[in-house]
Amino acid sequence: MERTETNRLMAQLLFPHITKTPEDYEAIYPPRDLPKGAMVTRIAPSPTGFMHFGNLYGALIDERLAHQSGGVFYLRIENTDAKREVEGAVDVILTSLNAFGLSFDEGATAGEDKGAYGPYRQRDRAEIYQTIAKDLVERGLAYPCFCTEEDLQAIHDKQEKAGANYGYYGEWAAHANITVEEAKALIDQGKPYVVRFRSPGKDGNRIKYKDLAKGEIEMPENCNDIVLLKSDGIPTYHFAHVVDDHFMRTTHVVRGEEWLSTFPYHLQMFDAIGWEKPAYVHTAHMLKFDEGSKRKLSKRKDPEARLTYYLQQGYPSACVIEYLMTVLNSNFEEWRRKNPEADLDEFKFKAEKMGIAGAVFDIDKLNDISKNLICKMSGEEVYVATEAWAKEYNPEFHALLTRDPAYSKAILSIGRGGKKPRKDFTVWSDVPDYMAFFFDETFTTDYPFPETMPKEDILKVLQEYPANYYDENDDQQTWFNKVKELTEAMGYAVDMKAYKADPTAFPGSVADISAVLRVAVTGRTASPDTFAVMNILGKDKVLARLNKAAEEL
RNA sequence: GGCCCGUUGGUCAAGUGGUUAAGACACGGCCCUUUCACGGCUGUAACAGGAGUUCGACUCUCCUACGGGUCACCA
Repeated sequence: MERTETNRLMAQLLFPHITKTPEDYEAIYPPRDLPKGAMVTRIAPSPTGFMHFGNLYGALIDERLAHQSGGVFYLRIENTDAKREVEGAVDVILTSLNAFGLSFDEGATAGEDKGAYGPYRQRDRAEIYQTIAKDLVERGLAYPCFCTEEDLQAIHDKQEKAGANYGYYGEWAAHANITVEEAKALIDQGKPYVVRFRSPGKDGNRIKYKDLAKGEIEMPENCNDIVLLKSDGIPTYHFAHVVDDHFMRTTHVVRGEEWLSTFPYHLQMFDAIGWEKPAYVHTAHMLKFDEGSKRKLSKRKDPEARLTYYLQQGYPSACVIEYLMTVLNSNFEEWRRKNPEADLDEFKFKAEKMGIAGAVFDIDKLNDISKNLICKMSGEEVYVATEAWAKEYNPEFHALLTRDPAYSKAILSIGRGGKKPRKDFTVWSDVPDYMAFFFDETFTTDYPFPETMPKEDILKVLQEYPANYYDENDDQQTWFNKVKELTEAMGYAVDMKAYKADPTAFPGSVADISAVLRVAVTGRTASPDTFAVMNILGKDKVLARLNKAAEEL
């Protein structure tokens, strides 16, 4: 195909308002001046106001690739479909990714776009696409198509009957040979039209491409004259992708494997236009178990598909990233075990190492990572993170938590810092329950005392202990020694081994006596170390609670 | 239905022709222990099925089954 006079007339007819040429844009968006090996990546979400877990998954790959190579990671908004656009969606994208520690070097922001390769919203780039489309028409590589929805449906039906492949190609391409005069007549009648690509593909040809994640893939060459510009002059995804990633000088396109089937379009367009192709990374989907089989994580059915879910639950953002890294690069876990404190930047992420099959989302694993991450934090850090979470998602608890910060911090410091840190919570939303008995407002008095103990013994402990043993100044050892003294005085077993060897020899053991104290003070059978709890509650509260328990017995 | 991608224990996975087929999570047992949590030790458990290539196949080829994706003027 070449720039015949007819083609030129057609281009002029279709795009009378376009004055720039592709070369102009080549000059406006020159190749980036980056060190060798630097990757330019992007995420290009639709502004639907919803951020899927998969968005973060892809974004993390992009971000790692760009930032560990000294490249650029940018945000482009794919708003070519006006129907799906939601107000404020860009802000949602930015804040949710920020919450997980990902930030962009350039692209769309809540305000003005930032960067020299913009605009970064596709609707604002209409002229660029049209310039390229015009050039393609001039070169005979594109043409207008006036088919209506009904026309296309009719073609589809005929193809179905004839057993032919669906699509707009070859003999089925009704307007492939439309003349300038015909086109002009239809335009004058006010008929809407799209601009289609004239595919150079041949039936039966096969193409090969090496995808960075999937490896070698082979498929039939595209023969479809796909739509470049919709009737409103805005490009389809396919055309926008090719034009944008060329002019924005993207080096690596990371996207979900749902794009594999239209991949031949893209490759063909790059070749036909004469542009260098980026490298591609087609990622497998996150799956979910549903009634015995695996399926894609669904935003309608699965709460964990939403990015906001993790924020609401109160997962530390770093743990979600850690989890994703373990899914993305299987050698990450091993590396992490060897370098528990190292910054993520020190891990060498490789697109080639990514799993090719879809991974089932494993919430147990996420939880484990989260627990292990939280248990390394100090009481102070836990307090800060919990406070931030509660402020947003649990105002009632937030009020309690911040009423006396020193008190709350002391509670959250129990059992931390040692070699065997407690792992009481996996998410910040576990904290309110964990702390509940420290506040009178949320202290509950079901008192699950040991069932094997007679009431009078329980009462005796509740009265004897504060009267004759309790001293708020005791250290841990003295404290426990006194519990043992009381145990002995009541004829219960102090030596657990002896008790276990012959439980019938005693009415009970030191475990029972301890349990009574714990239940009275905390209202539950499971709690952190009772000594620590008493220390934090303070003498007055401890005495009051022992007293209250005795009264309610 | 056409086309494409995939299939190692319950889950995530290492593994690239010769391995006792790692490890992590989950689950079970034992130990530690004043509860809980932690920790230590330990156990159950896998190459979807069938042909072929080969001295030898989890690894290569083909077929089947199953799962996923896609067939728009949506992305």
